[in-house]
Amino acid sequence: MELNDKERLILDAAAEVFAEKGFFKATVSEIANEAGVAKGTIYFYFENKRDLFKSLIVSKFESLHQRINEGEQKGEDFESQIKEIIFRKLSFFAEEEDLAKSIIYDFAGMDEDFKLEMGRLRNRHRDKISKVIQKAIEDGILKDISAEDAVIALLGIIHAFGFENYLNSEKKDPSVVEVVDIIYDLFMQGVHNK
Amino acid sequence: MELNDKERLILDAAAEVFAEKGFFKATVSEIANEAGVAKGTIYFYFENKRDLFKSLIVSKFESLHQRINEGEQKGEDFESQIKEIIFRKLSFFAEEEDLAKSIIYDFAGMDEDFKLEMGRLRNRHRDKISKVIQKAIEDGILKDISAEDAVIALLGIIHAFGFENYLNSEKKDPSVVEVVDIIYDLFMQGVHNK
Amino acid sequence: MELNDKERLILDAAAEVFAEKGFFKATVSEIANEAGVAKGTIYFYFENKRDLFKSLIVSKFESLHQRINEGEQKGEDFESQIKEIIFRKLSFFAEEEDLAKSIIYDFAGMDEDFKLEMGRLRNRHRDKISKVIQKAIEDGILKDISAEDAVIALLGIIHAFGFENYLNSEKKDPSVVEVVDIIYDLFMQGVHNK
Amino acid sequence: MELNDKERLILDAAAEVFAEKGFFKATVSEIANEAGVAKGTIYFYFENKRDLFKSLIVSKFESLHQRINEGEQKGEDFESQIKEIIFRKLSFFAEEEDLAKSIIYDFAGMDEDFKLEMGRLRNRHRDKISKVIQKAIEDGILKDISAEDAVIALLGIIHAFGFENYLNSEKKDPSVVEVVDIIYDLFMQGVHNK
DNA sequence: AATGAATGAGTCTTCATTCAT
DNA sequence: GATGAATGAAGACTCATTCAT
Repeated sequence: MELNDKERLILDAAAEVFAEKGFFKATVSEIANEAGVAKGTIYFYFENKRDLFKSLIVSKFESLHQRINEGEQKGEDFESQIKEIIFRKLSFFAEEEDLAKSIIYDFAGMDEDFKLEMGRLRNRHRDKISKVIQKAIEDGILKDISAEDAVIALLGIIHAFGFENYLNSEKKDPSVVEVVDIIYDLFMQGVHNK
Repeated sequence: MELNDKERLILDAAAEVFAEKGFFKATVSEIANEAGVAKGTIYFYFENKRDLFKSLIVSKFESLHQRINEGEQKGEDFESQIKEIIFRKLSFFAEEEDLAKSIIYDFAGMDEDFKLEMGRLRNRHRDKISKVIQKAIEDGILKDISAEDAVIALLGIIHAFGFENYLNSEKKDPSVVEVVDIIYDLFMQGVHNK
Repeated sequence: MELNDKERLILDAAAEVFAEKGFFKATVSEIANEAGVAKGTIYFYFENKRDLFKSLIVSKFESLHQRINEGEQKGEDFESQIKEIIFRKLSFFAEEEDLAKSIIYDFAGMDEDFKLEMGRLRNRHRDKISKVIQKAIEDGILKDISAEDAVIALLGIIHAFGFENYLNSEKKDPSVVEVVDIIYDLFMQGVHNK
Repeated sequence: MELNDKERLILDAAAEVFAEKGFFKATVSEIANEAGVAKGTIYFYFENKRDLFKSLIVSKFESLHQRINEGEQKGEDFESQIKEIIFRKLSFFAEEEDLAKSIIYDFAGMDEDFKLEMGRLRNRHRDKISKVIQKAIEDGILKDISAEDAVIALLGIIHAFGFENYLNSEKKDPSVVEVVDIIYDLFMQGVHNK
């Protein structure tokens, strides 16, 4: 999916506006304004507002995947691999804060097609992590549990920490790296005092 | 906050419609229809659409709190207390599936006031669980970690499992009780193979 | 199909605007203006612009039918019956000039549904006249020809004269009654010099 | 008015699209597509959409005139001359069905200039036939009636039969030649049973 | 001559909200 | 208290037309 300059320009503006206002409150006019193009230009590159939103999400997902892929190659052992994933997802959330929320949860009111498409992206994302977990289970590093469940839990924890900044933005101080360790420990060891 | 019959009637209709359509796609007309009252009547009991949505969420949060409070009294030890919380939250999600998502994440495009109010409700909810965790830490049941972080992780896991049904509704079979155990174990012991 | 006052008001305004501008050039705003109501009001009474146009046409057709029915009762013999029909159609054209054209030919660009509906109205109209002709054939007043063809010819002549005013409106002088006789004679006797 | 290849190409595409969609629903883009040229090219050869439509109609009228002229030379006596006219007009309708309607009646919403121009074309067409009729009157073949009126009637009948196919396309079976005879007889002898 | 990306005025349509009854 | 007709601001989307290349 090659994006030319104008498309990139519009998508960047869309990211900003959708992040600030959410899909329904965002207006195509405002996005056009932000991008410095005419309204009609947006409709030259995208079918409609919904298609623009979808394209945006797809592109963000792709950039997230790419980050994770890069991390995968870096880390050899399980710990560094998982920590890379956590780190890169958190960084992504940190950079895209509001948009990330839209990407993950802002589907209320969208049509079924859209939800299915999102489900697909989501699953692709999950499968990637699932494989890392599965291998660790086979290697005896992790307990013999459902890899699916482990992924759900891991992503749940990551998202929860990732979204923390959102609603009570007081304690943005802990560095991403610190949070990575916290998450990794919680995920691996749990909270029980053995 | 006393609710008379008409208010209850409207709120129930609103729950249904908002759950199905989300805040922005839902129309006041449809809610009025669903409730069997005239549009104007809604404006007699609620200031506007946003206020209706807020009232709905507040009322749902209250019902969730109540459930959790009831559970608290039942379980004496930490395990049963936490499991009660997990169970009741999952049940809540199961019953209110779509609405729950709106309640937790559908804030994109809402005004700042609304978000703050939601933040407050959320914190109240968190504090309740936080206390249980804090006590367990003091009692030496849990490691000496940040209770805040533990709560974030626990809620993250619960939400992640609670929302599972949403996007891929194939495996609705595992009973809530089973999932409660899975979550409890993941939260307590983590996934590491010791 | 009972029409309340507001509907009537809007339909009258629509008649004026559609007649002047045609379906595509007419704007809902202008119709609303003309009717002295807000744009939204139109959408309260009619589904959309197309529905408004259709309703208008149906109502005009009905008024035409009613005129013709009244005429039917007046004239007993064939000649007066046909002349009544011609007279009433011509009067209708005279009064509704531009609109009549829309009603009969302005279907380019309309959806198939619309065209079918119009075809139905048209046929109903034709059948009425067809019966008069058929009876006259059986009574030996008219030659033993296809009643269908006779109706096509008769309507063709009437419309041709009815629309005359449209493009070259110079000679509006001949009274409708005179034209009725001209049409009747052309239809009955043809132009051949026997 | 010489037409080069590109103009011809565009005009043919325009004929197709205008016939299918009508003036307002047809888009310049679609015509360009159909013609296999870029949108801009159309504006090199035609001033604007309206001018393109006008050019199309003029060209069609010219082709109709040419047909009729050819017929004129073939038929020597009145009967064959009129029948040729009827035949050629019907053939034209048969070939250009939808477009013919646009050509004759799709003027709603067009500007005054356009209507005048069309009126001129129409009159030129009429005058041609008018002369044939006028001569027949002088020769005593036809009654001593207004040639104008006779032309109106004749064209009305032809159009009515020509458009028949349009709305109820069931009985397309009668050959054009048969219909020519029917029309000629109706026009000449009328329907009265003498 | 030809292209097609870019424009932006113009329209339909929706829907939260009001208020006279 | 309840109604629902009426409002009008707001927004998505279309498409004829232009012009730099």
